[in-house]
Amino acid sequence: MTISALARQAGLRPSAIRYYESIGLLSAPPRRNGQRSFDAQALRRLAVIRQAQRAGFTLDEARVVVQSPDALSQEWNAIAGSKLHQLDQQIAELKSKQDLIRRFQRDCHCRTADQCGSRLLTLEPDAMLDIRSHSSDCP
Amino acid sequence: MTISALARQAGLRPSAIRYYESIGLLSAPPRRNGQRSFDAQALRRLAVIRQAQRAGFTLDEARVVVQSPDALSQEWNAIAGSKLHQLDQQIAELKSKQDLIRRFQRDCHCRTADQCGSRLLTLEPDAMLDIRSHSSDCP
DNA sequence: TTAAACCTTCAAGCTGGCTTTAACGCAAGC
DNA sequence: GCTTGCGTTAAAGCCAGCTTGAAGGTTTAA
Repeated sequence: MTISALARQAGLRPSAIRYYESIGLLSAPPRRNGQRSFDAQALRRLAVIRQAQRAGFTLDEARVVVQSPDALSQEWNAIAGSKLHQLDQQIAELKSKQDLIRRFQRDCHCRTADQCGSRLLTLEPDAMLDIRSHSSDCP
Repeated sequence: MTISALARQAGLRPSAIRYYESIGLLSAPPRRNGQRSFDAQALRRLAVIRQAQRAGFTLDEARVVVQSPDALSQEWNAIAGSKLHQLDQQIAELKSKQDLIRRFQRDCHCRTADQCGSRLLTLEPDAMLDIRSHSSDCP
């Protein structure tokens, strides 16, 4: 299988596959006339890599996943657990951004950004995260 | 106020402030002996920029926010609404990643990544997103 | 007088996951 | 023999939001 055939089946571009090889995510395949010749196992590895990406793993983490001999291994469980935790944190961050916007929409009545900035500066650094103390001051 | 004094009060580095100026987020202040001389308004703008960043706006979007004459303006409301929506989408993405990991932990019993890849490949492209049809096949 | 401590500019570097470009080779078909 | 269409490499480019570095200027203090 040539690199473009593999890429087509995997839904990638050849350059992506060369990149995976360059970072050691895919082992270097044998060559025929200087060209890479892939087997079906490469396609399976790409499927696992794609699934890992969909689950939020970086390619660095995916390297551990594809090299992990056992989906039930402690190593895999550990990396999955920490990824779940990391995703939790990211979700919490995004939600707090939403909260901030909603509180602004609801409570801030500043007529200029400058006025808003001036209110923000009267707050403690920590309190700056809490727009409520700001908005109660707003005209 | 020199650039480092402003930076200290804003909790930034001087280089960040120069960068903001370079992208037109902060207007160029007057110079004294060739050095930037900031007033209190610059600090207020930085406070607004920081708040916008905390709310998930890019610096490009923050430019609109700080230049918006009115926190109640239609423009601000529109950008806030679309940002809320965008954050919703990002949260949904992260949750689906978590779901994928949890279903893997619960249901996948493959002994090698290769075996896992082979299962994944038996699925339709769309179905690859649904690990349940995969895991039911797992040994 | 000279060193410390600021300031300036422009350019390049960083992260991750690739893509694009340039310059080239090799094989098949006409 | 020439074009077409694949493959190869290394290096640079992309996104955002800065930081870092090089090379220099000015002011102040010992």
